[in-house]
Amino acid sequence: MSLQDRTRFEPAEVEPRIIERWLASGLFHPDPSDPSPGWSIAIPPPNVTGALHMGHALNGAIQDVLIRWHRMHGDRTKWILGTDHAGIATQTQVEKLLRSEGTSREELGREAFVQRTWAWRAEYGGTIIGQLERLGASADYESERFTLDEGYVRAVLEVFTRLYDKGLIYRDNYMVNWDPGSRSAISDLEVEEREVDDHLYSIAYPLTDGTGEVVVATVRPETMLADTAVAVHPDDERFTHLIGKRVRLPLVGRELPVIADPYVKPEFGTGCLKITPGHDPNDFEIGRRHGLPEVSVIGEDGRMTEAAGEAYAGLAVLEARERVVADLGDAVRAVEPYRHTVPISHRSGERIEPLISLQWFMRMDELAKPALQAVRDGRVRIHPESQRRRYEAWLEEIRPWCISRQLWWGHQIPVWYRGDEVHVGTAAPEGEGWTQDPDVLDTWFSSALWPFATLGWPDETAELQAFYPTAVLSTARDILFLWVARMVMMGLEFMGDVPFRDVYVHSVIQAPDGRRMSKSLGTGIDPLEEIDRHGADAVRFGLLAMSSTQDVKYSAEKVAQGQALANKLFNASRFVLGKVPEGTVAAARPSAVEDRWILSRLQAIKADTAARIEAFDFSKVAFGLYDFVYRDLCDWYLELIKHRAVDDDLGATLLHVLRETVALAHPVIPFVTEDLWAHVGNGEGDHGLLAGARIPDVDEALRDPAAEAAIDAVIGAVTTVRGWRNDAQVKPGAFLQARINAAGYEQTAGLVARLARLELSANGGDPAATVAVPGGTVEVLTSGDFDPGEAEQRLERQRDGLRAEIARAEGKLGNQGFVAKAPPEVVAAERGKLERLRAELDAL
RNA sequence: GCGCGCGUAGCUCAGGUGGUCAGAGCACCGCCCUUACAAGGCGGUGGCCGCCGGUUCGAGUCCGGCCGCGCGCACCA
Repeated sequence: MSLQDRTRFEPAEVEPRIIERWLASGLFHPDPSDPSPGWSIAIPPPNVTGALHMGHALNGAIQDVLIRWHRMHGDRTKWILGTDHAGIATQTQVEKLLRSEGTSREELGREAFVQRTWAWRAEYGGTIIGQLERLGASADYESERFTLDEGYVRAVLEVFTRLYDKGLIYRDNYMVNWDPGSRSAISDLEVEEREVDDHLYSIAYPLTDGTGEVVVATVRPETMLADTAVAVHPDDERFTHLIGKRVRLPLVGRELPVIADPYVKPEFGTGCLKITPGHDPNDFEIGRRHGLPEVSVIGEDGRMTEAAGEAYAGLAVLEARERVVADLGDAVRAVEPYRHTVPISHRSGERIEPLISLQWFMRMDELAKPALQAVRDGRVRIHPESQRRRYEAWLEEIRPWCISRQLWWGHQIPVWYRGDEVHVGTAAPEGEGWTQDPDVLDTWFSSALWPFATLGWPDETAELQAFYPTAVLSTARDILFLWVARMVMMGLEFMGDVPFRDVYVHSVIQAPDGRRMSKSLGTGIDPLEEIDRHGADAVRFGLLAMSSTQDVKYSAEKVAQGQALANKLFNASRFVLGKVPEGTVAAARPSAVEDRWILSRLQAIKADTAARIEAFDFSKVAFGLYDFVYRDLCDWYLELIKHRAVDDDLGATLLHVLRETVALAHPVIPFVTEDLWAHVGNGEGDHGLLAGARIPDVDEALRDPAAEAAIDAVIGAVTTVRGWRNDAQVKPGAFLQARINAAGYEQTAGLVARLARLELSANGGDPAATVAVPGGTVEVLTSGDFDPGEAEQRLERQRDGLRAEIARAEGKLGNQGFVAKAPPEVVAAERGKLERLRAELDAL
């Protein structure tokens, strides 16, 4: 269908064709063997299990704007694409599937389970990539990576081995966050504190010497079975006499020492703290300080172990709690309601069970220092500022990272055991009888290598040379520590350079009512449905327009504005192409003041857009384009030239302005602009595609302040006269005789007349009405075509406004303090303003 | 508990270094199917700039204190 037959832009019809052309062009896939410098972004790899959500869509739009902008400025761009194996999430998903089939991972065995998971990934794992295509993301689909692909695994094993050799990775029995849901240890960053209503129990432990008892307070009575001491504050005079005595642990019978430790808060609870090194992180620390035994009574399945004693073994923790409280009888001295926070697994949603267990850890202090320095000295810039402070604060107090996970899906830890022998290496050791450590690495361990492992490291590839470091990392703030900080550490350690120059932390998109967007709350909005409804351009524009340094609510309005913009630009193009003769060559050849004006405005929007992209101010990028297209281009320029005969100069200029506008808007709304490029692009760009064409630089020679002033006056005058006509109830179509009695319209009187529907006259008679316009007045000469009463009322309102402003200015200048203390130029400006206002009032 | 941010028209938000800063978009109201677009055009209504004090000739704009909302960090049993 020809352009002139399409009265509106139909995204659903156009988008699939355009995606096809882009992908076929190879534009998104720079030659991997070319080592010349490039400009790259590594996508935060979405989970293979995932479907595109609003966060992905926003981040996709942001990254694509950056990538397209740079591609259209001649950079060799690569948007590194791939997915994350997402250990826990994927394993959980596949286990669920197995359960529905009546089997389990245990039944299948490790090898078969992992195979099954690969098969699952092959079937379902690619959906999100296809969804990114629909968004218009110009990523390198031809070299998609996966954190478990062959090359990536090599990188992970290499890093583990080197860090082990450096002494940064070690194995230890230590307290970890045990997630009973995924049956694995998880890191501190995967734990969320949630407030719950609980009970605080006071329990009496009798002194062994029969002189009394010690009452301790706890929210977890069942852990008393693993108590190995009671602690009081060393300076708490109520209890100093108890220090060194012993108590008998009820139900168990074990004797416990009463120790002194400053951790105990005398004012809290009873002032006496039961110490359970096996099941509480603080007690664990205290226990290690005092050399206390570590007793475990809760197992990895979340049930009481044999060590809890016959009466409790096998019970779930909550059952055990009830039983213990019942069995304690009178020893429970008080039960009060108590609200506090408990640790919840971010992965499974279950309550964390702190347990002592043998895990692999990574020392972070040595790697953290350079990562902190890189941000402090600006080699990595984090935007916005508030996020930089968060990053620094976290790195300053970094703790060891538990990197082993008791899962099957992931990078199995490259450590083998045979008796007391240990082998650490990228390959299994020679000889018989070795068994590999069953655990896998935390998913974030592999993600931390993303910016260089995806480019071929540890080999020295041309891609590494060309695209490392990447330019920008755009991401959500919840993975600033989990991922971003660790990439900086690993990049510095293994590449000797930061992994990216800028980190942009984007908004979180909330539901329209301000709640979190989530499936379980039913508050989620599916970006793909929005694309179906409004088009990818609209969704991209809307998300960019919403984005901010703060969290934002999803705004259907802004998506609608994006859709309107695409349609507006489409129709403006139809109009221009309908006027410009076949064969016209686009060029800036202004022949009238409005031509010089639009060319000058075009330079301004190009410069503004560049500055806003540099500053990651995507909202202003989007709205700046919107305003330019609507106001400058359509409302004014096209209206101003509508009745001009299209000579060669005007045709060339029109086409030039349209082409540059279409190109400039492409990074934000790539589909409609690519569609239009087929008609205005004149075959320019790789494969004739706008995605492969250039956005022309700002042409300073076309900046024209005089033309801008002249047309600003036209806009002011036309708007005012239209307002007057509206109030005076002039027939919309009527042309009124009038004369312009104002300076600055020498070249533009005709334009004002046409757009305000005036018939300029040299008639010297008295005006029937006067309208104040910039630089003077317009005097309407014909009476009878309007309501003089309404007209006079409007005039009076204008006079009132002027009088009020004059009064304000006079008041200010009459204020001795102002005249004496304000800077002279401010006072002078105020005087000038007053004179101007008085002149305007006189004219009316 | 500590830290950070926010509270400006009905809604979503702009408003470096204090002096046309009271704005935009959408919504709303009125008028127009003017041959690019009615998913359009033109015009208009609308705001103790959260509250209370302070600094200043002058404060959405700086300072202090409240109130409300959000986020981050945190080992109080």
